[in-house]
Amino acid sequence: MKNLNLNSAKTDEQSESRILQHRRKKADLLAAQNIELFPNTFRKDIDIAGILQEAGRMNAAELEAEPRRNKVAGRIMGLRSFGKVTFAHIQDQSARIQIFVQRDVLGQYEYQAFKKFDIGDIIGVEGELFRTRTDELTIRAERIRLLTKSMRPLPEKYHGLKDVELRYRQRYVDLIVNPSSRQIFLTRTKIVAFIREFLDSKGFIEVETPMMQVIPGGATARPFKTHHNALDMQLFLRVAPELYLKRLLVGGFERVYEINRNFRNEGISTQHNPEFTMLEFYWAYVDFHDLMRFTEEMLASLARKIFNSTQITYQGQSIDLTPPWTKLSFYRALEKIGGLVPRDYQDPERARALVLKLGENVVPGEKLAKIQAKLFDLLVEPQLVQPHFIYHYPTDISPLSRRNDEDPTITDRFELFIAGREIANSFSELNDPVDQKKRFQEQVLEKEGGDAEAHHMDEDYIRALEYGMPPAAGEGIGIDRLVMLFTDSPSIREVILFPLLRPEVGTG
RNA sequence: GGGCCACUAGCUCAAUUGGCAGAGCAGCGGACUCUUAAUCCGGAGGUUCAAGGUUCGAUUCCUUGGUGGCCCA
Repeated sequence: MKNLNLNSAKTDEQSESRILQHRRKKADLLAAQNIELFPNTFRKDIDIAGILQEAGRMNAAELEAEPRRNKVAGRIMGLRSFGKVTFAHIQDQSARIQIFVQRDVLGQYEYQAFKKFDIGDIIGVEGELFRTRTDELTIRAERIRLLTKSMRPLPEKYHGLKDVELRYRQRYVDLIVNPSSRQIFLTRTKIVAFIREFLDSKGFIEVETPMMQVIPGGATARPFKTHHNALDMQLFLRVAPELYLKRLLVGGFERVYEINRNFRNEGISTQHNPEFTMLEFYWAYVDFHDLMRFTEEMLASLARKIFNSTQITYQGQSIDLTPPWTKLSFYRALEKIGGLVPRDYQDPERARALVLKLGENVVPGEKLAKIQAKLFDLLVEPQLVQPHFIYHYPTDISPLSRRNDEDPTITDRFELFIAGREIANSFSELNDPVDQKKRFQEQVLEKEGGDAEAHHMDEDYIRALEYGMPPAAGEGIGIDRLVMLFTDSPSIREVILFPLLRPEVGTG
């Protein structure tokens, strides 16, 4: 295994690194001088960003004329000692500021204690602002208090923590030392908050539906299995909330959404984490055309909120999110972007041969629509860098979508692609219980034929539809992929705080 | 599941053709009252991912395994 920092796992004191031993000794020494190592009685009166906002433009003379006394708290990120005087930077959630610590101001005893503090310790500082000779806004520390003793050294101050595995396993360290990582998760929070505000403002209500389901439905995917002891019952972690949200349409809620985790028992890649966050929303009395416009508005507004622009850059590619976006039917996209002629995808043998030629497998007995979807994934999807709505997917791969009124072999469904990736999946909802039952039965046949991803039969869902679900359209948007797009992140693990990893060897 | 790559001090990285395992930062001792990757002096720190093999000798070559990354399916 990699040389992870496993010393904490060893109870044997002698196996502890010298650095850790020394930190403990130092902590004991401070404690012996009646300095609390972990007090919780200090109260700050401002964030560091607040100080910068209030005094960031004041010059030395102004600060002197109008003294500003602050109490702040933060982690020591750097120390520069000159004997009787020390510069340090402390960092809180909002920002970083320099402090200037003088023995003559703090007093001999306090200063000696301060000199035992380490990079990584969390301290409280009280003092007035001034400008150093290099004009840096700085707190002249009059009182300093240890708030938390750090027992482990932080990574190198200049290069930070680069090892990808360590950054994911010890995200807490990554967040301390890598501002770019911190920024990604702050942006993620902003994005999710914006989406909630947006949907709330459009009259949607947020709901929570089961994560543990008896019948996993709503998406073609393999579920995780789990077990409830008291009920002695097999349960599945949900692969999608869809069928429950549509039950709520039956129940009379006309605009509902849920932002929450889905779980799919599939491979891990730069695009896939076994648990991921999905927005799903359902809207009665609109159709998939309405949702195209709605999606344009939502994501363009989001871009303006985050970037003040609808032009974004992802991995060196310029992407223009200014509506309206290109719209192409599924088959037209196979032709226009995939470079196929109708015969290539209409003739099953020809389509199958093409897929094989492109290096992808074909399962025996696979339906033509599935093969067409593979052709799409291989030939079209990677080229959809600018936002594209691809609509009218084959009915055979859209078991929950409403059939098109003119052509029952296709559905009123679209997917949104940006940067060569699927960002959203949306359709006018199938609310005919007879048709829905038929589609489930076809899925069950496929499942029996060995397709582990096919849907289960959900009798209660059929029953719900029999009560009557209003005509509606619904949509799912992968939040992680959206965050990747808006934070220019190449891997989904960069936008998930704690991505799934195998356990470390040597730790519980 | 397959291919390629990586794993060396707490962190970031070196180590010639197989020939004494090193540096910077952090940490430790000392000097230093405006630095900001502070500076200067001194010393300390290693299961080179693990196990096995080849060899007089392995961080280096081989095998197996582990973890991670990228690509493919």
